[in-house]
Amino acid sequence: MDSSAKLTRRVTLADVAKMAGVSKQTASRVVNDSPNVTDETRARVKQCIEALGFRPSALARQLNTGRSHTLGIVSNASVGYLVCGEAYVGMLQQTDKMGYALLNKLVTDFAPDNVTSLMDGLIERQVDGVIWAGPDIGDSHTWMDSYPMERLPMPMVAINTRPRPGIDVVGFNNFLGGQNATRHLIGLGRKRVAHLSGPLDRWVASERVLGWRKALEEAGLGDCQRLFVEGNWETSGGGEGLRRLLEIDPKIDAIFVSSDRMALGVLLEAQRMGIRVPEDIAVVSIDNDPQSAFFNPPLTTMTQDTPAMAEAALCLLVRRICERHGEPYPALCAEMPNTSFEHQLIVRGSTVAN
Amino acid sequence: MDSSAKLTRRVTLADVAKMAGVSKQTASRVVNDSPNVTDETRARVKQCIEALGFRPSALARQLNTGRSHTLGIVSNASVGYLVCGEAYVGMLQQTDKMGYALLNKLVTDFAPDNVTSLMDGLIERQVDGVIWAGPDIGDSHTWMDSYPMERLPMPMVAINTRPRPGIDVVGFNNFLGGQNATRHLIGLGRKRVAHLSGPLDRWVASERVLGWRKALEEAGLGDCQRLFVEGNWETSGGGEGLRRLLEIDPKIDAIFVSSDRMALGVLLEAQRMGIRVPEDIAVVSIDNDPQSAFFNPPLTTMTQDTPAMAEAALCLLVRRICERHGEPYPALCAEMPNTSFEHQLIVRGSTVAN
DNA sequence: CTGAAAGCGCTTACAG
DNA sequence: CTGAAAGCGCTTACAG
Repeated sequence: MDSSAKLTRRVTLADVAKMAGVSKQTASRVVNDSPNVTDETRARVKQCIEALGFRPSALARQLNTGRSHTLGIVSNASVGYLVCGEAYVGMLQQTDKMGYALLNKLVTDFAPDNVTSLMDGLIERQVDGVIWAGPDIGDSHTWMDSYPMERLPMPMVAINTRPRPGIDVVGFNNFLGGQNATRHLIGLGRKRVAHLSGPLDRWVASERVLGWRKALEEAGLGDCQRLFVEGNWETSGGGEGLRRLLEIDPKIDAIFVSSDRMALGVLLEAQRMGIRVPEDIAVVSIDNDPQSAFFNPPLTTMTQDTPAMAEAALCLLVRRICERHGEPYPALCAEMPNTSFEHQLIVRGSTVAN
Repeated sequence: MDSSAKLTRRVTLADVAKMAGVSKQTASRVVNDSPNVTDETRARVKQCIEALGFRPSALARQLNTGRSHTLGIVSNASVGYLVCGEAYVGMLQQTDKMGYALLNKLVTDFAPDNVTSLMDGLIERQVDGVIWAGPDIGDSHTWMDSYPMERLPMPMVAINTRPRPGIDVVGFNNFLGGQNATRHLIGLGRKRVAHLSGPLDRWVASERVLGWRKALEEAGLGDCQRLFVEGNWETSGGGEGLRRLLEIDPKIDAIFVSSDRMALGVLLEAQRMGIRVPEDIAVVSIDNDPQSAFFNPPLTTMTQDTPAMAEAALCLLVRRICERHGEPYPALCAEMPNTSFEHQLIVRGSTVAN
């Protein structure tokens, strides 16, 4: 073996310049497609770039320009959450189109010290902006109240969190989602409309509960509020949830379930107990998982266009970044995006027999 | 508004040094915890760091050291695939522990030009290593044969791909997975063991087919090979798959299905057709999705420890990186990881009535 | 249209 | 134990 075993030295702009017989300047101009270079010179330099296999160092450029063209995204570990779905994929694609890369960080512990060191990591790497997609659980977001946001050297957009002054938030209107799901049941003539919720310390879950209550009140069914059980998002919680709801009132005729997975548990338990869906009990849920159309019966559910929401968050973030740097908005972000998204009802066999 | 509207200038090491009355050198030593600094000096510098809110620029450091402590991960957009699950989360956590950040890139188009520009993007950002988690579909990996790997300035580890000389691969033994799933059915005394596969251009799917065939031959059931239908991974393909298999032979008594989602389709269609599972037809599948334990009947399936696999890939990559740079392995990667993982059978009601 | 200089924020040798 | 110099690979003014 010869000395090629040693790390090959990186090809630099200086190498290109030397080979082409021009200054680094001019070489740089060609790399960056700036004008003021003879066609002839440009061609020659381009050849050298090709021949040497030159690839500009993003690091060096970043150090000069102060822009890393990298975005940080902070999410949590719960599988099935944003980062694990099409929303994340959509965001990646969009990010790529706009010339940014995406740096992923996990947040599990929301203690201020921990969050601070997490943010420090992003600051050190000089990301141009941050998307905060940690779930709003209990006091998981109180750090935002004490964190010195004004000292944050880059803009931040939060996803699906309780609104907070001074922070950009993009997300779904879960209150309305819960309200509309419940209205659907009421519109079918159901009179005892129960709710199997997600964990109540989740902001998303608690908003849906409020929406359910609101819809009940609108319809003069306020006494249904006792028909409530807190679930765990999971299939395993569905069967138990159904049984507990029936203990509260055996004559329940409809349930709004806060996740498709729990709804699957409800459907299976109902089958076991000989309860007919939707004749005896109508079931509507939220998520529209791919499998849900194939449940028995197919599940009526509220779908959320998470990719659109993710794209909106990204767009807003890039706009904030441009504002900080006094740059014009890129074409893809020309318009201020929608920041509040609505769920769409998909009616299937679990509420309307066919 | 005063001039604070302007971007606050970054606090630099020079600021710290000046305030502490030392050289940048010494300040740097304190930041990097290197010895050869008086306790007194160290304390003073640390105070200044705190007071100024100094955070070292990872960029500048990277430019000097040639190490970005960033890893690239290339994956595809298919939801449900590696990047969308606990494997990715596990990898993120592990990555973080070892002091690396993870840069995520999407690959959709496997044309050589496209792959090259994708790799260029990673090279420009000077990632220390790459995990290639694009799916092995058709000729999606032939670029590896023509790409000048020796010129790649960083090591690469591929996940779940067909073995290729000169490339590190970590993944599951899908041949064995298919074989063991089928052996389970045969061990239950089934004689007409069919297979509903994934798309055949997927390496993973085709390996499972081979495993199924092998198990049939072992048991002298070679004539079952005609009991085969190609599926699409999805729930929608399950029902159709079952019907087509029954057209081939109405007396099928067992099916090895290549995904839990398709298996759900099979179960529902069987129910509709009045076929009892497992009495008439036993069903085993691969994936162990969280919902599958709650299907009716609960699904017998092969689980794969993707987090362990992902961690192994990461560990191997970091070792390769250290080798390139002549560094010792970090403690977390002291041992050469396993590179071939096996599925584990989880027996439930769809093969064994309880 | 082209180039020499200074600088981005840090680190790596090398002196003291 | 501490520091002055040179350099990582590029870019941004400023001259010509």
